[in-house]
Amino acid sequence: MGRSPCCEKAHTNKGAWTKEEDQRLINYIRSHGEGCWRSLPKSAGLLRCGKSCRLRWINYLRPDLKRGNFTEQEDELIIKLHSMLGNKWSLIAGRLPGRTDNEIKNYWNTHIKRKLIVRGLDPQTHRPLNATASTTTANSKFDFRNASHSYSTLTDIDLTMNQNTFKLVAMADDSSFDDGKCNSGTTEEAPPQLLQPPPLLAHHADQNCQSINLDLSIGLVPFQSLTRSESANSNSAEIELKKEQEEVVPYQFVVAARPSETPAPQAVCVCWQLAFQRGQLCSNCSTNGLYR
DNA sequence: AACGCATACAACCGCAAGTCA
DNA sequence: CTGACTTGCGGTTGTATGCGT
Repeated sequence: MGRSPCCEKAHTNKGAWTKEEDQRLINYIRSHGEGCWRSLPKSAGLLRCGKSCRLRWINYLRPDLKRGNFTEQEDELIIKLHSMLGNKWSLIAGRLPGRTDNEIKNYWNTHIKRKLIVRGLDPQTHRPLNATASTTTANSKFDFRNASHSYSTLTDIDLTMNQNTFKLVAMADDSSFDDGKCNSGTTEEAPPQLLQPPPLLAHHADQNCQSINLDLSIGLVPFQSLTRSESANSNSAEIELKKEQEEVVPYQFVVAARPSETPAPQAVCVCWQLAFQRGQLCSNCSTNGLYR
C-alpha cells in the first residue's frame, strides 16, 4: 500500500523532551485540545513528529496522570487483569485511573514479572513455573487474553459499586463445569486452544466451580471521560454509548452468558468493560455490551 | 574516585486497525 | 471497493541513575 513516513525525520527532534517543548505541547493542547496529532507539531511550533507528541502527552504530560509508586492494591489488580487479558496494556491501563499503558508495561517488566517469579508463577501464563512446561498449549475459554470472545460460561459478573470501589464477582455456571475440571462445554466459537482455565480461575473452579470472586477493586472512575480527541475520532454510536454508559446507575455490570437469558436492568455486559470498550459488538450478549 | 553492572523508565519503531475520500 | 492516511498499541531500545566493588 505504501505508507508515508509518520514524519519528516530530517526535521524532527528526537530523544528526551526539553521543558520548553513540554510547555509548548501543554499550552497547545490546553487551548486546542487533543487530536490531529499529525498536524499538531507544526501548529504548536514543535520539531517533533505527531507520534512523539502524542506519546509525550499521554504518558507524561496529561494532567490526570497519577505519578508515583504503584500501591500493593494496584500491583494485585494488574496481576489479575494481566491473567485475564494478557499483554493488553491499554485495556489494563483503562482499569487503573491515572496510569498509562506504557507505565504499566514498564512496571510489569521491571517489578511484577520478578514478583511473580518469586512466587513461583510464570509471568505469562500465571501458572506455577514447574507446571508451565507441561501445559504450554493450554489456554482457557475463560482466558480473555486472546480475544474478544470465549467467556460465555460466566453467567454473572457483577461489578457493584461501593462508596469508592467496584467489586467484580464472577459466578460460574455449574453446568459448564460439569466434568469437575471446568474445561468442557466448549462453545461453538471457542477456538480449540482455549480449553483450560487459567490458574486464577481454575483455582476457584476447583472449588466446586461455584463462585469466582475476582475481587477487582478499582477506582471510582469507571470509564475515562470523553476527551476532545475522542469526540473527534469517535463515531456517533460510540458517543451515544458513552453517554448512555455514564448514565448507568448504580453502576451494575452483568455478563450475559446466553442470549436467551433476560439481562438484568441497568446493567452492562462486562465484556464491554474488559474488551469491548470501543463499542464493538459482543458475541456473548449480541449487543455492544450495554443493557438498560 | 572511577569503573562496571543492574535497574527503571522515557522514548522510539513497526505494525495493524480504523477512517475517510 | 480501494487505497491513502491517521491513530493507537505492543515490543524494543536508549539512557539516566543507583549501587557495589
